[in-house]
Amino acid sequence: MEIIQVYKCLCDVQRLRILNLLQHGPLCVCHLVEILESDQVKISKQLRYMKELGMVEGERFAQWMIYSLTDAKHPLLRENLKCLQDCYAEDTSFAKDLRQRAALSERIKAETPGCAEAICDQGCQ
Amino acid sequence: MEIIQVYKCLCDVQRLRILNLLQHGPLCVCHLVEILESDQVKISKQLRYMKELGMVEGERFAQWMIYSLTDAKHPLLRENLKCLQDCYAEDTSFAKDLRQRAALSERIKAETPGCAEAICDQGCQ
DNA sequence: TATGCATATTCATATATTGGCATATGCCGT
DNA sequence: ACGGCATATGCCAATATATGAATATGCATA
Repeated sequence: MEIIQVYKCLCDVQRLRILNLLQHGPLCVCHLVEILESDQVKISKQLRYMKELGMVEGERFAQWMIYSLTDAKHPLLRENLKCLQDCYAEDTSFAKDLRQRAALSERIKAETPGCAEAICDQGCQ
Repeated sequence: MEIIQVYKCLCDVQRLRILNLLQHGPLCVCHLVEILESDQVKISKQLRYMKELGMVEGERFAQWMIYSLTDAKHPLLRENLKCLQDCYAEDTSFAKDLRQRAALSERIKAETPGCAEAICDQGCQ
């Protein structure tokens, strides 16, 4: 994963939000769609782009694709997410997204346990 | 200066090198052309792009345009340049550029004192 | 095998960014 | 006003990225 690819991934708000979410554990596309209040095709395309940049990878569990960071420990990525979290939280709606994520994962556990399990197989906290 | 603009500026090696150089003080276009081993039009266009993003600003001194960082203390920018310097110095040829910069500024003082003075008026160290 | 759900892909179009080449502008010294 | 130097701009083609609508794929379950 090269420097430039990292920055290319960082220079879009939606991608920033995805990175922030994935830093706290893997997610399936439908979670992302709901949290980002976007639509499936857009998110799918962002994920493809991010995958081409080498930033995320996806694994299929049943009908769900679970995405996670390729290298959550990449110094440049970590530093930036940390910095954004510390200094620009509102601009990026990082905190709001994480709150939504928590609420959502409760709901998912009840409504689609399969999806919840798949994510946990991939290392959810 | 917004987050996204900062990252847009960071996602090109040539722009990274320019930011690194400007962080150590203002420079004129001809310096940049020489250090980056590029040509005048390319550098001029990069500078315009960076100016539109709000990252640099230029001031004219006689026939020279002296460029400097708009906000050298911007946390996101500082953090990133620091991180790149610490962890990815070779990838970006930051150190080499700075060495070249030093050598160059000696030569400029001798050959085109006007340009050297202009830069110093703008706050060179 | 037919159906439904989650996700990906294709196509067409719009916009952004990059690069090369030629030319224009601004300022200086004569 | 003229020539030279430093810098910027305009134009055009190439490539990259983004967006919307329609459609295709993969998997599960009945």
